[in-house]
Parts: sequence; structure tokens; C-alpha cells
Amino acid sequence: MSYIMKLREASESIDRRILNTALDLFVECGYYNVSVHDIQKQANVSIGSIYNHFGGKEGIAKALYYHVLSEMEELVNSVVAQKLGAVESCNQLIRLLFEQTESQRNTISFVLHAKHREFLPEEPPVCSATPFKAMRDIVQTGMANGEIRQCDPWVAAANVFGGAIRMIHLRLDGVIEQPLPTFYEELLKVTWQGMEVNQG
Amino acid sequence: MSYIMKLREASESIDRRILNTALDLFVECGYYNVSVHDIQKQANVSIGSIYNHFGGKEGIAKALYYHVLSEMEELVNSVVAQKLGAVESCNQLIRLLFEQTESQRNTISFVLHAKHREFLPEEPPVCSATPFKAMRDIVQTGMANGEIRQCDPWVAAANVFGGAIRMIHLRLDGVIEQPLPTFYEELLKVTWQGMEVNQG
DNA sequence: GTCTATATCCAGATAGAC
DNA sequence: GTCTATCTGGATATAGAC
Repeated sequence: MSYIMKLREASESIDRRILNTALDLFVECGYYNVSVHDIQKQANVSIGSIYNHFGGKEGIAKALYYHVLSEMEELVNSVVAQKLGAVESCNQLIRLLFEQTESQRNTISFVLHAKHREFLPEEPPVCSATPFKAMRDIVQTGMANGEIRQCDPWVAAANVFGGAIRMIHLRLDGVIEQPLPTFYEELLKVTWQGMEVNQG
Repeated sequence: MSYIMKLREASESIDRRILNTALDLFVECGYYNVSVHDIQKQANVSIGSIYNHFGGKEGIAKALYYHVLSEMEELVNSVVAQKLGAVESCNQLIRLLFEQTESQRNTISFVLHAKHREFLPEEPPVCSATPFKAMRDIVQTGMANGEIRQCDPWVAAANVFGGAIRMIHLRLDGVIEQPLPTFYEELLKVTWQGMEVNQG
């Protein structure tokens, strides 16, 4: 083990080391392709510690799930706290999500890309969690105050964020090869003004 | 085993019975939560037959993957063959996808919702498969002939189909409770004309 | 609380009769 | 080609020393 690694381990709590390692492995290989031993080895902790701290593999996944959800919630709250208009709030959210897809790839991947129901069957689906509700609420507010065209709430939310989320998926799958912020301005333009060529 | 079941089994080839059963189980429980024995029991075939026909669990998944991809390809081709304009082609595609999400739920779920890379690591990602390329091509054509606003190809495709795909995901997750065709008209309006309220 | 060594279980895969 | 019975590896989880 390198000196750098030792330093890093000393600076991180054992819990964090387990969670960080698990996040990397789950995202890279998929939950069911990762064994407790894999996590144990890569995190340089004993298997006993893992069972003491989290009670098992599913315990790790659950802790991780709530951890990344709370990070997501922070992100949404940081935008809401600015009290911008609805449209501008959505834009900031998309900008932050695009940036974090590049800088915090695995966190975003675990929130937006993982199929939690498969390994955490008891938990509610992500999209019904608070940060996602908050995103839909922002759109709702915009419709109420006339910033955003009136329409069905699901349609509105899917249209505002659907394009961005689709691009995040494609980026995480390696299909899009440029960093997402490259597309930010252009995406906003078509999202708000539409795809149809203006007549006259 | 009921009389109806026997009739159904007699009318289906053993291959189809295995694939149909596997599709249902994979979608409902997730690939790794389904054992070969589960498939074997529910399809009323012996485990030996499964290994003879598909060589194992991964063989089933691979066959299924190409099967549903070809169904998806048919769907796209059926629209392309009509030689409509680009915008109208996209609309028809979305309409068909919405309808099939209700009538062929598991097929759509396996194509659009499953994480194939986790259990078929050798296969290319779905979104790089032909039907998805064809969808992007339709959008491209529309930009070339002036039907659709000029912009980055990824942004355009994500915006045209992103809202629809997002709604399909939400529907498959049980978050949206109404059948998707309900939203068809409204979705098209905002997709093409945008979300921003017109000035004046 | 942390570790190693071990127990238990069940999945995928195979063997060999028919 | 189809079946049942069986093997084997590897996973989760535990026991018990330190």
C-alpha cells in the first residue's frame, strides 16, 4: 500500500471509506457483480468491520442510497434558496447536474442511473423522493405564476428536465463523448423555445 | 396445470415459452434475482432444455436482448416506411412507444429500462443500437430540410425524445398512474413549441 | 470494535439415463 | 432432445480470538 493511500485512509473515517469504495464498485460493475469481499479488499478494511458498521451488503447499499439522495437534495436546495424565477431555477439545476455528471460521475450515476428497486426492493423509487418532487414543484410554481406554459404537470416536468436527463444517461453510457456543459446553452434554447422552426 | 395453460404451451414453441417467461421474470424481479430454476419452473420445461436451447442464463438474456431490439427496429421501420415528414415521424414514434408501454409493457421495459451492461457486458449499449440511431437520423433529416430548428444533433434528439422517454420511465416505475396515451397531444405541443410563454 | 477463519447456502452448470 | 439428480464454486454471513 502506497504512502498516499495510507494518508488518505487515515484522513477518512472507516465508514466513508467503505461507502466510497462501494459507490465506485457498484457503479462500475453493478450491485450484483460486487461481493462483500471485493469491497472489503479495495477499502482495506476487514469483513468484520463491514458487518459491524452496515450489517451486510444491502446495509451498505441502503446507507449509500440515502447518502446520495441527501447530496441531491442539497443540490436542489442550493438552487431553491436563491429564490430565482422558475425558469432560471430549472436552468441552474440543469447546469449543476451537468457539471456534477462530469465531476461527481459516480454519485450522479448512482442516483439517476441505478435500478435501486432491484437491490433495495423496500425503498420507494428515486423519482418519488423529495429532491425530485422539489424539481416538479419548481415547474408547477412557474406555471402558476405565468412563467411557464400551462399544461399537465407530468408533461411539463418531463419536458423541462427530460432532455437533460436523457443526455446525462447517454453521457454515463459513454454514447455522448463530450462533457455535458458543452451542450448547456443550446439545450436550454430548444427546451424553452421548442424545436419547431418559427413561421414567417 | 390448467387446460388453458396446456393449450397455450402446445401452441408456443419451447424457445418462445422460455423467452417469454424469462422476459416476464427479468422485468419483474431483475436479472440477478431470477434463477434458471425459476425460469424452468414457470415455463414448465426442464433445466436440461434450457441449457440445450440457450446454453445458460446469459444465453437467454442475449437472445432476449436481440429479440426485443428487433421488435423495436420493426416499430421504427414501420414509421420510416410511411415516408412522413421528420416531425410527423417523431410524433408517430412517440405515439407507438406510448401505446406499447401500455400493451407490451415488459418488452418496452426490457429495451428502455433494463441495465444490459450489468448482465451482458460484451454487448454494446442499447442507445447505440440501430433503432436508436435511426431515431436520431430522423431528427437529423428534419434539421437538414428545415423542418426542425438547427442545433447540435445530441441536443435535438434528446429534446425531441427525452420528454417521452422520461415519461415512459416514470410510467414503468409506477410514478405516473395514468396510461401514457393520455398525455400524447399535450406532450407534442410543448416539445415542438417549447415551454416558454409567448410574449405579446 | 476489529480481525481471520469458517460455516452455510444456493446459484449456475453438468452427467448420464431415457 | 428432454429429463432428473448431482456437482462445484462463490457468495453472504457468522464465530470467536484479540
